[in-house]
Amino acid sequence: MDRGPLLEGEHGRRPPSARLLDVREAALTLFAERGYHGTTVRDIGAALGIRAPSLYNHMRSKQDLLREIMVETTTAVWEEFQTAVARAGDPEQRLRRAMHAYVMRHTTHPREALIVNRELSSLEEPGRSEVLELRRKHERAVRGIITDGVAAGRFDLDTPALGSFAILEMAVSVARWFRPDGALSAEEVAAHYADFAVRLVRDGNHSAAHPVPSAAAAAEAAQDSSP
Amino acid sequence: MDRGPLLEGEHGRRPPSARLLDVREAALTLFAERGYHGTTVRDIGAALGIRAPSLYNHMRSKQDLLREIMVETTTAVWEEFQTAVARAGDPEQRLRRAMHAYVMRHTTHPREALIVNRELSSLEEPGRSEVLELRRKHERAVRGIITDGVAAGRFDLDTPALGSFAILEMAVSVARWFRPDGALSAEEVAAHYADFAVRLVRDGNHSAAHPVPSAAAAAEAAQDSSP
DNA sequence: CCTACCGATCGGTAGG
DNA sequence: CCTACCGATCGGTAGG
Repeated sequence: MDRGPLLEGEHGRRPPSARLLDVREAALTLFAERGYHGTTVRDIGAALGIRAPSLYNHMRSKQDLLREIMVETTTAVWEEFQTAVARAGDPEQRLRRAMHAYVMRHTTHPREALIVNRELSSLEEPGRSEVLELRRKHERAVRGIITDGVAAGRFDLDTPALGSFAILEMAVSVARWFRPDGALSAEEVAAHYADFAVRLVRDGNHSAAHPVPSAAAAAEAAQDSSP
Repeated sequence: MDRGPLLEGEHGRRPPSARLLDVREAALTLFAERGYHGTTVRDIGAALGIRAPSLYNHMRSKQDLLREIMVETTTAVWEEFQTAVARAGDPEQRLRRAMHAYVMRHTTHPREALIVNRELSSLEEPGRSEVLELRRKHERAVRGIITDGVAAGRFDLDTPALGSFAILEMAVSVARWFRPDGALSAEEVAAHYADFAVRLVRDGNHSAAHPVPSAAAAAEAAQDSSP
């Protein structure tokens, strides 16, 4: 399974030419901003100061660019998850590390993340199934951590599936607003979200042990979700 | 501000013809599935069994359909929020009701929600600014609930902005998977997510008060978010 | 890397 | 509601 360090190019296959990396970079920005169908091959060329037909000296098709972005990103997410939880201990630590890694990916690769989450319908087979299968693996693995935690009595959650969906989607949202020059660093944001994930799955019935002005009011409010 | 019940058509303006409602319905499904730029006017016609030019007897343009969907949906979200928190009491109850309403919207109108969240870049001005302003109002209002709760000592959160982003995005994700014939009803899902929101903002430092096999391990794990 | 160009398809209009 | 059709633009190829 271990393919070793990816020394030649960041994508683990034959090293792409420097110019292809430029093309991917431009496509990444445009697909994220305008969507795949909202971006034309001429737009990508214009971003690089060249004509559209010249792009075909470096790439095979517009669809190929999308497939590479989506498959490589989803593969990286899955590998980063496995690395993150590899030597982790109890469910809380595993969940915290998994969330930290996932949020870090979204702060460091926001364009890729937005594309993966928006352009699934634009991706043709068999790439689409490949991406879906990797996403499913990731979601199931996160759900497994939650299920383990519940079984061990460390987490308290009626619906592990809902919890894993909510946790993963929280992280995805980071790609929408995170800026490297913002108030919080990527590490800080990742740490906060890892905390959010743990809060979400841990015991929710602790208001009695927590000093609130009126425990009765809190208990009443807890019944009030169906007005 | 109260415009009264919307007796004539569900959109609060001049009642759209029955056929225009059909066109909107078809566009809603297609825009949600394939994206705005991935849907052609011919596709919308085909879904209704008619030719593309016939659509223009009912609508003004494809862009008009998108604008109506996005503006009306975002307006409804804002109005539902205001109704939900109108007579609510403490911050926890307000947050719970706000989240419940927001999740209900996403279970009952998943296509609209997906479009609002994916097609902002496809929407032309001035509709785009209108939608953004309504979203901003909603986010600020939810953040205000969290800030109030923190100020009142009922919530414990270093970063109310991150909390409101995470909470809102959690709800949005429901539109991706919810099915009316699934295991959980819309009300049940909304109640669970309202609980997730409250868990996320309440005191996170309660592990010592919770029976875990090893409190030391949990404390160590809590430090472990930056490996 | 370019110009020239391809067939296909786009949103939309004319005129019944 | 239709057919016929518009100019514009699409992704991509030919051939330097």
